[in-house]
Amino acid sequence: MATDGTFEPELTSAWKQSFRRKLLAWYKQHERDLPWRKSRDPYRVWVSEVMLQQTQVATVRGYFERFMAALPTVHDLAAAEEQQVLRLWEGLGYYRRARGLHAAAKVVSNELGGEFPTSVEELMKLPGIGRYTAGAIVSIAYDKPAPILEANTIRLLARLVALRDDPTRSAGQKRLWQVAEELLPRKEVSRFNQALMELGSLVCTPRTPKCDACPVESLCHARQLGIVEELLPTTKKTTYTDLREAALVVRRSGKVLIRQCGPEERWTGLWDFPRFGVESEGPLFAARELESKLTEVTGIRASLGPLLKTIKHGVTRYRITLDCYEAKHQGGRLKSSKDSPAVWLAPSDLGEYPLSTTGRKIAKLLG
DNA sequence: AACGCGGGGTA
DNA sequence: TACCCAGCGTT
Repeated sequence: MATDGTFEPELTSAWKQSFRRKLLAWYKQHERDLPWRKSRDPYRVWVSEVMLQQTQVATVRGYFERFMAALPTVHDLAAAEEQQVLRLWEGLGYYRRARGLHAAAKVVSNELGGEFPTSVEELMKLPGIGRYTAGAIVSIAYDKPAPILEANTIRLLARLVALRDDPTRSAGQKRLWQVAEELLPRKEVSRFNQALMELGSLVCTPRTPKCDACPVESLCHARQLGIVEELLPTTKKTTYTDLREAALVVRRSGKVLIRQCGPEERWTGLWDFPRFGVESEGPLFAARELESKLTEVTGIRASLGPLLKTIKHGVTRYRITLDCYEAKHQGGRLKSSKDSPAVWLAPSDLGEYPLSTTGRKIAKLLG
């Protein structure tokens, strides 16, 4: 019986054994050559898992290789400037991950002598490591029998046991963690967990899963019941909020002004051109408003010039229309502090700073 | 037990 | 645009 009382067949020992055998045999033939699979160094596993949080494999690949080349050990990461870490993360999104990774590296390097915790419980005390990432690290790096549950395995396991509950809600999640635990082999846990994700990713896909090519088709309860397509999780539609903002390219003798985003704003820790919400209607009023806000935030007085470009940018539930203006420096003394740094920079030096997505787009416009 | 995160890529 | 992604931290 499932937790909600609906019928859900028990997983017999023979069924589980058969599943493990078939899955591992399939993985032997279909394992992708991914850069984080070159070794089981826990540092590499950890970095890759954090990068892969809510981020697709294809996106992470290049970032991972560049990151490992620049910071090959946890000590290198711990000793690095946050600016460098963010620069390596630029474009990957969810930048809190990069700051958490950096903070956790300092703990491991300085307080744990470079030795990663080997238990799920201890790993979860580090910032940015939740139940999935902790389970992934101990199973993949140490072959310890810890279950994992993420996008691929949620889908795979939900179909495998024909889960009645919504797999995104807590009752369904609880059941799936239990299944993930129950299926674990005693040996080869590292390969087993990676094989689960690989199968979910390559065969048990969200739409039109390739059941004909699935090594465990004969064991799949959803397949037997003919309800594979019906088990798709219900997607809740997001309601977007439109925002209007403006960014200023303030020029002073060949240099431009950028500032670092603070903890209360989007792209915390990254740098950006001075950027403000626009409340006024009409370009004339907006000009006065922006000049005034620029002085308020940076201490710099400037006169608004022509519109450089309008950038449409979506981020989480916001849809931003960003007007980018040229602005000519008039005077004032730059306010720059530890809390709120700002610098004048030659456009050619913008590559050395981690910029927000829109900041990078503007930087490219400047040539 | 949900839900926001001030992401980003893709069909 | 909608949908998806090797989730986490917070309320």
